[in-house]
Amino acid sequence: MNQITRKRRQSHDKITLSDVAQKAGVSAITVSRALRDPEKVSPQLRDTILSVVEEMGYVPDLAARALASKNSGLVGVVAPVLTSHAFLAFVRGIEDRVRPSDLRIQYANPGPDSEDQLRQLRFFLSQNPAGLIHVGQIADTAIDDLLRRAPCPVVEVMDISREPADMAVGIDNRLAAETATRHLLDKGYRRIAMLGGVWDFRARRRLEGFKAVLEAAGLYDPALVLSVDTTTSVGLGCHLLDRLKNDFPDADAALCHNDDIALGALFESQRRGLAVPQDFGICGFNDLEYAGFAFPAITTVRVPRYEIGYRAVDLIIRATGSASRSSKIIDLGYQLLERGSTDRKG
Amino acid sequence: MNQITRKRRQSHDKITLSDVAQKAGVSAITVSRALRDPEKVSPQLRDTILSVVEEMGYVPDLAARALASKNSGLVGVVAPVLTSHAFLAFVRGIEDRVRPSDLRIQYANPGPDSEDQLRQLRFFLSQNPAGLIHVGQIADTAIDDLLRRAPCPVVEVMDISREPADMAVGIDNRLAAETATRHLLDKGYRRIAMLGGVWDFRARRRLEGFKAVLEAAGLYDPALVLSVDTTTSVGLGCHLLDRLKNDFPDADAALCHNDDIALGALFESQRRGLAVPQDFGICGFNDLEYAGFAFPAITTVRVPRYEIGYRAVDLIIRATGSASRSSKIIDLGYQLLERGSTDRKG
DNA sequence: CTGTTAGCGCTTTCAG
DNA sequence: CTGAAAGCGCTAACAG
Repeated sequence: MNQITRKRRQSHDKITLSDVAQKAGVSAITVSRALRDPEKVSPQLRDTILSVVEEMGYVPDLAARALASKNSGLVGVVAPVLTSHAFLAFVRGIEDRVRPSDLRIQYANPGPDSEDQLRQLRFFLSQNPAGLIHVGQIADTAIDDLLRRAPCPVVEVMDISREPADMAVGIDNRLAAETATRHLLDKGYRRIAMLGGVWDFRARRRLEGFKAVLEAAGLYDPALVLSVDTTTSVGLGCHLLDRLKNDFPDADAALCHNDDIALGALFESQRRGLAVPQDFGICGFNDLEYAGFAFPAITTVRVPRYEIGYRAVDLIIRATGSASRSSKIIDLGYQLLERGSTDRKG
Repeated sequence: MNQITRKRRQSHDKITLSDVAQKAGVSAITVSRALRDPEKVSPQLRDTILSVVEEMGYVPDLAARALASKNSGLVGVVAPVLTSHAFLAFVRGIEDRVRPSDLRIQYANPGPDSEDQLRQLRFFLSQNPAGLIHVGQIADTAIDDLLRRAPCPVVEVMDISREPADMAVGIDNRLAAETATRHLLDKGYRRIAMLGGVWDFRARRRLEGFKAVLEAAGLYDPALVLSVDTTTSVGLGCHLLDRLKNDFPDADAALCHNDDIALGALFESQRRGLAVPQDFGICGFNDLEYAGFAFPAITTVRVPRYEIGYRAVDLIIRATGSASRSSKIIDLGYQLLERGSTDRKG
């Protein structure tokens, strides 16, 4: 169709700053300034330059910029299972805080093994990042080392009980689990199970809280802690509830590692004709969007994920420049949302 | 604590290739080769070099590498609402195909407005990407232009009815909706509603299919097409079902834009004491993990999201090098999964 | 198999 | 407010 367009693209060597400069009759550095620091260029020149930029379709080369300025403006987010429902709000918080800044965010989604996490971290570190946000367990000392040596602010998010390499923002999962467990006790449940998936760091903290409260009440039974080493899912929730009720027909409630498990447990209860909350109480974790709309609505622990994302970026922005590490830990708190799935007379 | 460590980090100018080279007693380029093309360096030198690299904690600078080689190895994925449940499988497919290659993936998560999508696309283009994967409607001609001019392979994913800027892989959403609608008719439902959220491109295609089938059957009623211009969610599904049954008590089934809406519709039906599937049939879209575990299980259209991700990367890898654009369109097909939520005698 | 030379596209000095 | 020179860290292309 359009010969000219096609030809231009084929023969088209990349348009550079000096191409633009030449055409605009100025030097390269002036174009550079007009683009990044318009104030420092006289209005008329600026206009000329910007229109030439537009006309030629000039696209700055971030690699060259990063190399010359030693500043990539990139904030890397490493989140295993980034695509879990739980991360929607987290990502929104991040984006909202980044938008008005001149940083840019990029996500990496490593598998659950620490090898892959290391790879992804190295990729980011290879890009002179302005900051790093890490979600995850950090079981591996190699990861810990890498974060500790990172030449940029690092924020570990979600759980705050670990001593962070640099900064951390999140909640205390142990405390949250204690609160939830106490709630189940208050509602009169006595044979309370814990249903979970992979025992990562957060899960372990939650189990600790669960155990502490039940032990204090003389009601802890390790046999009621069920989990399978896979990603959590609604299907897993079904499966675990099934196993629980088959092996322990007297179990009367479950604290679930997250809302997916809780939803699965709810569905499976319905399938079994088990009345929730009368015969069986269910408490989740996270307050995913659907929890409040389920029938009955699912009691859960709200984790301020939006704010965690927002604050994480905020910390990075504030830490930029100051060479020293601050060891800041920010506890954003949690909130037990009592809803239908545990609503019976204590 | 450790004075040495602290001091080293403070005074530490970035370790470069030539630092390593010097310490290993070779030239920079040899180190470079030892790292990227170990075969081209004698085994003994290679070992020395690699151990020096390890010892000094050398981290290559991707910006410099990209600048010098004009090859960033970066594949950018632009996905509005990356963090929808629906993308989990898609991302897994991408990652699985990328892992054995020497490419690396990075995700950007623009807001729904095309302005933000443009920004994110430009960011990637500024990095000389090896490829671009774009999920989304491309309502905007500016986006279309950008993709068309992109100096790298571009794959548009999910829907294949648009003429792609370069390549596309996905399914035909119109056809899929037709199949689903026909299924509802087969099951004897007659007052069938369509429940949706934002009317993006995919949604419009689905509506077309829905409408075509019902019109052919003489059963199309535009009043039964309900939607609200927000992100879809379970809560929205509840809301829409509520509105539907209030305004049209005789409505007896709903084709939902996705499984979140369907799940909300299911919960709301339960709350209203409406028996699914006897009194009301529900069909979703996507086959999210929970759909098969709900009670009753939700009939839905399976979209091969894992494979879409996998193939998208595959197309980029294959297209790399060949300068010309191929206009490849790959239809991966869909599958109607008939389950409990529509399972009644026709 | 190893090294030399040059330069990627941009920005940082430092001058005017 | 504008420009000239130098170089960021790495790799292509050619030699040896």
